[in-house]
Amino acid sequence: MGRAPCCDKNNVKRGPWSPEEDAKLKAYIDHFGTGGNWIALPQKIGLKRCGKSCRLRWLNYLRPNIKHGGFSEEEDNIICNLYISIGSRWSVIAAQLPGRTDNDIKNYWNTRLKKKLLGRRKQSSINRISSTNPDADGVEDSSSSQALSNAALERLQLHMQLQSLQNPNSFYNNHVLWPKLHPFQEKMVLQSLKESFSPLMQYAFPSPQQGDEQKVVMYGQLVDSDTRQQGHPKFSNSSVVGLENSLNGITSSDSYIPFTSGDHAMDLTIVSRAGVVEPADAAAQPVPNFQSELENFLNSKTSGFTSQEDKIGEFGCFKEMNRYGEGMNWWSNDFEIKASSNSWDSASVLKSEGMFHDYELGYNM
DNA sequence: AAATGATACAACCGCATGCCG
DNA sequence: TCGGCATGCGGTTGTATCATT
Repeated sequence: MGRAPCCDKNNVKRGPWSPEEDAKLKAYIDHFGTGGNWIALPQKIGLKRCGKSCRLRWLNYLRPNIKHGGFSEEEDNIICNLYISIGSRWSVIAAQLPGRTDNDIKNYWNTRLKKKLLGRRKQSSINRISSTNPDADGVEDSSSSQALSNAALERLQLHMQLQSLQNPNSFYNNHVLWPKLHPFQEKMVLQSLKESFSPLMQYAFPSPQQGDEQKVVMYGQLVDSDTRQQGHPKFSNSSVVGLENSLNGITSSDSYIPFTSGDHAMDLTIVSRAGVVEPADAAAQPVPNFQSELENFLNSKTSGFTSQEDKIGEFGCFKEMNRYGEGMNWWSNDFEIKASSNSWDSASVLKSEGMFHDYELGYNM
């Protein structure tokens, strides 16, 4: 038993609206308003249209102060920023862009903005492959594809974790606010938030083979113990030295590492780690189809995150963020122990520079 | 000039949600 | 509290227009 139709489809006109229909609808609403009942409205004014169709036409086209086309660079930035932050919640995004409708933004994203970004990503991937393999014909091989996903998952997870740590009431900590997720997305997000050492990370890095030198890569945040509530760590070279010294006693089960920097007590909270594989587990393989699932997810969800270079290159619009005070610096990959600048928060909830510092720690066991 | 493909955008569909009796 | 209904929302489809061959 299906859902009852909202109107008699045989007796309503469908397809593009004529100027006469537009005029009728606009004149009525200008005069009387919608009356709070879209279903009854078309009958009142003699339109052979479904109430939903009238509502959509009014909201997306006839309503005053509607802007069509001609998205500015600043609007592009806002859309990109919000999309990556909250996903395809077009109505929320539209609320930030006066005069724009959710439908308009959705169409703009799907037809132009996404392609613009994806196009750059594809091209940069091709360039990278070509530069490393002169024989490559532009088709990504499995290793480069995996590398792409690895970086993507890493940044996605770190972004989520950082957001949740920055703001306990953030979107990522409030499941009620979550958009409808692809089961795979949901699985990934839930695991990321539930587990301090997300098992997903084991898929995000190449599995060491038996006999390989074991390397632990951990991702963490440094927080000043004394001001944990406010979280205003100050870092200097001595901080990093202190951290390095603290690493000498680290074990694979540590979840956070206390160390001192001058007269400051600091904690390194490990938010994830990867690459720890006991010899007996060396043959363990990622779950079947994980790679393709991730690829699909990333391709549909965002334009994908590749290397730092790509990030900057592909998201050209993001480079402009700084002009609007929306810094977007991603985690650097090219260090063993290195402090990077703060993350970005698309909602501009937290902009305090240096509030959190992320560390990637790589060391041999 | 015609055929074909690509693109942009308006409109539709159906599920989720909130309101109200 | 529950069920019915209207509305909101996001994904998808249809179609007009433009570009390319």
